[in-house]
Amino acid sequence: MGRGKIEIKKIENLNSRQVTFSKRRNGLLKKAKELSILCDAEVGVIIFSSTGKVYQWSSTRQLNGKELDGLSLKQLKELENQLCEGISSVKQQKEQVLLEQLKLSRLQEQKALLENETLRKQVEELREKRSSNLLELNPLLERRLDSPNGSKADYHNCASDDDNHLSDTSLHLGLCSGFGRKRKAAKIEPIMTNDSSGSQVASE
Amino acid sequence: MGRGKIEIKKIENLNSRQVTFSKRRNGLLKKAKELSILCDAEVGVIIFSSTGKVYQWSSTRQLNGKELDGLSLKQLKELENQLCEGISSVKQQKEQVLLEQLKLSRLQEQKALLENETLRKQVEELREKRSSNLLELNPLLERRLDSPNGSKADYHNCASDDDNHLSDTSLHLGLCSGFGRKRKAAKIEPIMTNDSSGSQVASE
DNA sequence: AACTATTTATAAGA
DNA sequence: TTCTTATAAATAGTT
Repeated sequence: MGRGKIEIKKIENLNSRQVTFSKRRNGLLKKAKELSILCDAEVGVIIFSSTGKVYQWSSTRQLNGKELDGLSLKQLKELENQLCEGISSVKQQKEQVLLEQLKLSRLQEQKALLENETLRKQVEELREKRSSNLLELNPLLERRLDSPNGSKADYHNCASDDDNHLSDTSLHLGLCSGFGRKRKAAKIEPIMTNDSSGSQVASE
Repeated sequence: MGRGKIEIKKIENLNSRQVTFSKRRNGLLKKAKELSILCDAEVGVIIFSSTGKVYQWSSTRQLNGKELDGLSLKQLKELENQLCEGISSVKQQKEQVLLEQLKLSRLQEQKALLENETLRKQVEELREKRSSNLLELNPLLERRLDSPNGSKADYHNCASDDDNHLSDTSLHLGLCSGFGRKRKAAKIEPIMTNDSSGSQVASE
């Protein structure tokens, strides 16, 4: 649409190219505005000249936000990525801390349980010694010492009557279920820290 | 540029508006392409019709991703929000699980410690009873039973030399004394930090 | 969707 | 740059 028809390919002459850029840029923006008005559409146009200048227009306030001014798309993407990585690493660290604490706590629990067993064994041994010693010395005492419930009896007595305290079943079980019993103890291992969190963008 | 001049304002007739939208939309995109080629510029155009459809074109590969095709901005925003919420809730739940397990583990540690105290008391009582019983029956045994350290002696012997209690040593104690072997380690519910996060979008 | 009269955009020149 | 203007291109209204 001019004095002559032109082929659509890069204009080699710099001056011509700049002139044409200026004219057609304005033409494009004008058309964009008309389209948005006539047809009630939202339209956005962004143009980077070969010299690096940016021209943009959009029919919505959102895309015109000043926050975009002066920031290239690349800069914004980098910013976004940095923020995402930051969040992600903080979350990972939080999880790491929790896992460490859990591991430690389980280890201590394990130690306490082992100590428990040692002590129980001791109690048993002492009882056995006591009864055998006494029997050795005075066989007549047998009945008195060997109560039906054996060791449990004493234990319960020396403990409190209402042992509700640290809650429920598992405590009762531990106390009631004699020593040798195959109690289950804690397994420390299976803490696995897998984490594939973090999104990325655009999602991230 | 048509049979008559028109005023630039919203076309009220729906049909006319849609026809004009189609024609001018194509015209705008064509102009954008021509500008980018002729003038070696990067150009991006995005158009949302009033019915929500999106049409876009850009001279760079990045903005042309097919992922946008056919999705309105609203749909994309919703999608993004859903994904973000999903990730967030998964992460929260993961944290919740960890915290629960930590709480449980600490509780059990407490129980074990409490039980330890009870057992120690028992050991001591038994020892006292034993010595007093034996002394009653045979005062000559006194020296043998009353070691300088009292009841702790046995404990120490079966344990290690340095007594740092609940730390490594106590673990050794348990193991040295032999019963630990019978224990079938108890399993305190595995930690499952199952997380299928991985984000997806733009982030993040 | 095609047609076409008309308006608009713009290439080339100044 | 900006203005001018001949001409190409786009498109409004019609079919």
